[in-house]
Amino acid sequence: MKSIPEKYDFYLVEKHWVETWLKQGIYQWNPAIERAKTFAVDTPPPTVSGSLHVGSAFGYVQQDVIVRQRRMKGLNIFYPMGWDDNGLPTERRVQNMFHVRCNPHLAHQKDFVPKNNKKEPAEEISRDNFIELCHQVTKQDEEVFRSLWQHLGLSIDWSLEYATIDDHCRRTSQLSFLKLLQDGRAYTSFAPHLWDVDFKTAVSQAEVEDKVLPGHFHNIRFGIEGGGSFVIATTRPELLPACVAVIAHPDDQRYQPYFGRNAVTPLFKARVPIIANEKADPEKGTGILMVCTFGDMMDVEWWKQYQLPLRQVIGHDGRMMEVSFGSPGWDSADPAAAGRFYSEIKGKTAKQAQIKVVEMLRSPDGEALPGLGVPLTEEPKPIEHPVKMYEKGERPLEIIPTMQWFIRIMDIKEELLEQGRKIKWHPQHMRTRYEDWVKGLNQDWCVSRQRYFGVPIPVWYPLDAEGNPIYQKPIMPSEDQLPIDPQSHPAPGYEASQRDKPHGFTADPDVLDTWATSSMTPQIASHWARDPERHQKVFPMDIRPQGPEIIRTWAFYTIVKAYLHGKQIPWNNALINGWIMDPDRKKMSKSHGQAVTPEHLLVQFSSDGFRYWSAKARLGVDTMYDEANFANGKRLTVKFYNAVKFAAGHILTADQSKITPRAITDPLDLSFTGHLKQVVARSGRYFENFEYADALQETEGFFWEKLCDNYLELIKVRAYQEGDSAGKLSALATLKFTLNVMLRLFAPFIPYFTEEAWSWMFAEESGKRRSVHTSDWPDGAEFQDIKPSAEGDPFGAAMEVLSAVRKVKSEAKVSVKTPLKALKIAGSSEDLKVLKLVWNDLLGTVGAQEAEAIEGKVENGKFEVKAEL
RNA sequence: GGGCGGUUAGCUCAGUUGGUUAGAGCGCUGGUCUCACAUACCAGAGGUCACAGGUUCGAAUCCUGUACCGCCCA
Repeated sequence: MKSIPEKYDFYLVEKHWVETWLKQGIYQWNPAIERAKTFAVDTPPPTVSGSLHVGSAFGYVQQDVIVRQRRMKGLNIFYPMGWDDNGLPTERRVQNMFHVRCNPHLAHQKDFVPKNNKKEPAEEISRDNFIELCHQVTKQDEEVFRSLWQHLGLSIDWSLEYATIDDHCRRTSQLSFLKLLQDGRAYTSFAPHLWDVDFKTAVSQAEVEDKVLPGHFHNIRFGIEGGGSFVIATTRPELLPACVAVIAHPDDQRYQPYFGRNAVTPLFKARVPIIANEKADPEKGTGILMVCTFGDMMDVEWWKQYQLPLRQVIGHDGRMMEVSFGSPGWDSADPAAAGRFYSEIKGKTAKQAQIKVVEMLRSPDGEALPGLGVPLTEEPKPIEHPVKMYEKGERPLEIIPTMQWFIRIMDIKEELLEQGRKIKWHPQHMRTRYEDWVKGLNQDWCVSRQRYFGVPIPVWYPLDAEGNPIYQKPIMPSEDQLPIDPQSHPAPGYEASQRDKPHGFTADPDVLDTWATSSMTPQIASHWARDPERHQKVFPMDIRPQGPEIIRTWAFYTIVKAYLHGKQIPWNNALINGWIMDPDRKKMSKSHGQAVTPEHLLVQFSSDGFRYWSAKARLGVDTMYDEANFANGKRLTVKFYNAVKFAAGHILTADQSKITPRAITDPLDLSFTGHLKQVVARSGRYFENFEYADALQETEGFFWEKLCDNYLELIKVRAYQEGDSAGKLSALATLKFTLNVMLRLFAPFIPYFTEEAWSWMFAEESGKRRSVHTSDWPDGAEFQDIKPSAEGDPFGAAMEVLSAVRKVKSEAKVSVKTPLKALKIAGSSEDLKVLKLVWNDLLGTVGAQEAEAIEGKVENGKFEVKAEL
């Protein structure tokens, strides 16, 4: 038996066990064990883009608590950790850190070191050098995360670690893409699509956020061919050159006379049809609106429906493109004037162009038809309106026709809903979020991104005689070539020299959406792409813990992939954690800039303390960030330490063979262990439903109130006896048994303290399985050698009397140890009979030489206590 | 505008299928150095369960509506 230190130093203890657990490998998954006895976790791979905040650590602790309990239940735990380092966050971080920009046309430099001179413009570097820097940064970030996770005590099997950019993940992701391509699920389309002009990439529906921004309604007078005019209201006058039609509601009497005729736009004098369509809202603006290519998704719909011409004016960089009025598709009644006006805005950003267009509309020179006058009929009206933004972007999204890869999902919405119903969501109402998202889907999944750091789209295109790619005939690599970068390998059947030459080939320059890879996390971890047998051992996984904000992305896409690749669900349970709210009741997140990093909390309140706070929060329930609450966990471990110290002083000096569960014979002890048995039963039930917070509350309540404040006090009389009386042995046996159970009940929550205390008291006699974390989760069967309490609830009765006596002493303002001169306890004969079973313990504890039991009726509770001091 | 969740003590939260006097922790007040623990212990004060109706012998709990907060979507 180890000696127990005078003070509990959590810093040293936590440091010791982090190292020891890693050395002992107690968290290793055993691939030889069957699926039924395995518990697999689809761990969220954090984005390693710099600092992390309390919210992520909070969520990981909750998973770990569940995992640790399942491990103690004897399950073979599959608990991997991945790093999501694909995509934009990493690219941005590299750009800022090294002050560089990627220019894919530059050649790779060997042994490149960035100048990092912030006074000069950002240094342009090749794609390969840029990617190298990304790898460098993610490696460093992973280190920081790994050490924090370890300090938090996450019981991860680090041999299962992956990074979404590593070879295995790229291979898995590319294989998934190729299979979907072979199945006809993946397709290319040259079509108007949401585009971020700063990042110059397509984005998917899931990455779009509606943001309410200030804008203006501009009322602009259009002419009508053959005479007349009307006024449209628009928030985007800079799209006037892209106007291809005007539309009003068919019942709108104001415009009924004009349907079928042509309107003429101001400034550019384009003749556009006046169309009646029910989706135009007569209430909004002036009731008639202009259709542009493209202002919003409605424009796209009408553009397709009426087969309108394409007049693209906003380029990939968000600036007004070079266009030529009068050329085919660019109708104008006065091409020269149109060109003159357009030259004023060419090359400007949309915002700058808007200012200029409004200025031009203030002059009668711009009138659509002679005599109409100034086109801007009144001062622009300020409004607030929702604008589509890329979640990571700063400028509104544009809709620009580009060539993109899509995964067809619009045809399987029903099936996806059905899959969602097969999964158990915790809390249950989170399924509604998934269903609402699926029902609201209006586009296929755009999976191509015009970025550099990511999983390359693994295809090439043949080039025709003019050197134009034939997108309909993508060339695929063979499976054994994966992972592959088509930009550094020639297409199968071609020589490297034929790259980008007529009749040769060209590589797809894009990478996959980061979700296209992270939607495969269960298959990545299971080795779906290379080891079917192993895959079967862990898939579908048992739990997917994650945040609510990524139900529409990560959860959704993972369900999509699992369905498309095998008509399976990816996991049986989705565990959705709540938010951390800051003191202003706003959710805490990095993008809001008020996130707190967790490191200092671990130092100040201990890892166990942080875990305690995290585990107090139920799934799906938001939690206030309140440092006062971290202290509670720390207090729990200190209290526990003291209880163990007291118990150990008595237990470790005793003959262990005399304090087995069979030695528990005293009525108080039997009754008390009965209470403990209930805690074990309840806690186990809570855990079955992932209600770890309730299990903690149950265990903690018992520990503090019943064990420490009452039971320990009640047995002191017997525990301090000399010799080996049956009563003393029974008390010590109970103490030992109880602590053993309590340490295991608490082990998932406060793994450090419990492991340390276990090492003092139980590791040695536990033999091979020395760690509390590989010990058995407490079970009712352990109580089989302990007789149930003979009659009633003596322990509960003792607590009631004890409390009454304490009240008397407290009101008299005397010490609790003050002896009583007399004690009278009234109660029913039955209750008194129960109390008599623990009479001696009770009298000893309250400090009474003797007491009188009086049969009689009692108003409140079971007993009426009169104590004289 | 639609959906989901919430509103219980000064603060943070529990409250099982409707059932005695609605609970805990923190904070507050008063007390106790009691041989594990003053990072503790004992006692106490503190709530019209957001509001308005309804169902019921009985409602924090079920139903309807309203207000406010948060999140998601349009």
